[in-house]
Amino acid sequence: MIDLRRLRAFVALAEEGHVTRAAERLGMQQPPLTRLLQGLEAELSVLLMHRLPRGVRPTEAGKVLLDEARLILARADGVADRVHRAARGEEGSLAIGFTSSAALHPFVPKVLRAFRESLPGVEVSLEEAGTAELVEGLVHERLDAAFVRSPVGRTPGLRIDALLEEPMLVALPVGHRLAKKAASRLLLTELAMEPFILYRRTAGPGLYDTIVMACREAGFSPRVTQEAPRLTATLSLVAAGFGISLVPASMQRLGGEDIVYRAVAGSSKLVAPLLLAMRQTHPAPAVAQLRSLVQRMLPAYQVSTEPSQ
Amino acid sequence: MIDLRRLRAFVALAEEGHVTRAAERLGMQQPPLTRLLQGLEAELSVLLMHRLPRGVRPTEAGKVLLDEARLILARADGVADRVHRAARGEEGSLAIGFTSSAALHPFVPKVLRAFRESLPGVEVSLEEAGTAELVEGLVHERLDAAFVRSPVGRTPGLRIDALLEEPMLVALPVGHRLAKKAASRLLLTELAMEPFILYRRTAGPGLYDTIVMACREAGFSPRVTQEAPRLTATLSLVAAGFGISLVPASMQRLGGEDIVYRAVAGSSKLVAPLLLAMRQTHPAPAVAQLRSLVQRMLPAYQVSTEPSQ
DNA sequence: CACTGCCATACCTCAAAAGTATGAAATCTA
DNA sequence: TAGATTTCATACTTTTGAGGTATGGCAGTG
Repeated sequence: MIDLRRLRAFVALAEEGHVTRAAERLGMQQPPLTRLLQGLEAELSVLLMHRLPRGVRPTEAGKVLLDEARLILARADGVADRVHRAARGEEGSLAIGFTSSAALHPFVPKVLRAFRESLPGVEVSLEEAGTAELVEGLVHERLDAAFVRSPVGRTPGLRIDALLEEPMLVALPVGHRLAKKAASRLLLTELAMEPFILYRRTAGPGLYDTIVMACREAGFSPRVTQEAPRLTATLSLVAAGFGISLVPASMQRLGGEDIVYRAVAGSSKLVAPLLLAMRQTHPAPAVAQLRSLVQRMLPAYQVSTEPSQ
Repeated sequence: MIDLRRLRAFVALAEEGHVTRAAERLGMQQPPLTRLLQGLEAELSVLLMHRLPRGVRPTEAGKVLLDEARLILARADGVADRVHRAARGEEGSLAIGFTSSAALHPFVPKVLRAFRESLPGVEVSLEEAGTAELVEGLVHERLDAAFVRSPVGRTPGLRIDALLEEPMLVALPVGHRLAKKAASRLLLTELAMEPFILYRRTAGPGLYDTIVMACREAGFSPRVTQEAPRLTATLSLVAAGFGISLVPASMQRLGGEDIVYRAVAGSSKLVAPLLLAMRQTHPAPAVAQLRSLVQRMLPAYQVSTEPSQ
């Protein structure tokens, strides 16, 4: 079977046109090199070098072998580099998931764009799904990292980075009695009698619980009249006047003219986190790159948005 | 240094996901295969396989190595084939030369076209030059084969195939006294007093000598008044009325309305051969293909052209 | 015609790759 | 939960083959 050592030797031989000199260049003696050439020729049953009085010259077959050998050797010499790059997460693939609510947070697309730009060698694939499905994807190695909002009830084997926290806002239909003084803060207790619209608990346990617990702390149990499958659907229902909701501040972009958002006073626990979840075992190396990129981008992002919060 | 044996083993390992099974497939025992993997990892200082309870799985770095390895191995496995093809002359390169007069013989372009079509893997390069230059090119390995017309005075180290012979015709300017009865044959002695235009002797000794000797045999020495560097130039001079010439029959295509060609009677030696010259030592394998193609095409060509000669 | 330069051959040495035997860890099963 | 099974890792031995040294043989060269 052909091997790289002999290809290397053959290239030297062809380039030097001289067995003795080629042997010197290869750091070996002339006789083994002669035998090596003979071995190649015997194996291919083809004459590869014309033996001339003052050296050797490749035959046509030898020239073809020379071409092939150069090609293969160049590729082989690049292997170590590519593997190292992959191990550093600069090459390879990365499957990133996110919930629909995380996707609406401007930090997420910002990070994704920066990642693609700084590590073009990594093939990024994206998947939008519910939190439960994302967690399952991480565990089963279908995903490498996921942006989520809920605290993801202690799934073993997952590592969670808390990235940002943003306040939650009350979403009210235009014309609602509480929607008048939009600039001032609202007390949570003012919502005690209101019909709540929340996204379904099974899709992601986190935010639902946060809201319910904050209400309990304020002294009432929220009356949940509707459950929507997604955050966007929640807002559609609010806009249609079916009730009110509590949503992360970054949702303000949605809703247009039909929804009024008001800040909540008093309940400091009513915040929606943005989290990055990943596997603890067998993490893809590119995940480390993603983490480090996120950590580098966080300070700038916090400074730029704090004044407006 | 990386080598193909280990790449092959790694591919088997990754494909089986199982050291023991991969070892079996490779026809070896499990321990050396384990060590081989450890060796690769140590050399690249990178973890290539996650060790799972029931087997192994490539890491990201391992996946990249797997890709590269498959690519390199595919190439390496194709090497023997390509070399064999080159040795059979089905791949590689072939430099073919021809004199301007040989190029005018319709058989030559016919062969070249057929060659390119039947052996597309061979890169053919063409060179038109004088016979002397072609012979020099063959000897110095700048050319592999050449179509020539002259018997090429016994250059040592060259092998010559006689392909075809065609009669020579007298080329006369329109209106010449001998140009009247164009259909009938001319006796060579009728040309005894005519001014001859021949191509220069140094460019190719063959045809010049053939003509002069044929004239001597007919009882006169031709009066050479002009020498032209090329056959086409000869015909231009004939057309301009500077004299007459003797040219191979295939030249009839040239000269248009200004030249009349007449067959010669009596001198059976007045023929122009078409020859294929090649090196005797270190011939390019594709030359054998060219020769065999020519031999296969010759019978059909002779049959198709004999009636019109 | 002796000399020099090169490739080929014969024989020896040694390193490293493969084999054998066995251990250790973790899952699966009764 | 204990034992059986599976699977990778380690220790030690054997063997293959790559490389080294010495030398021969063949051609050009001064």
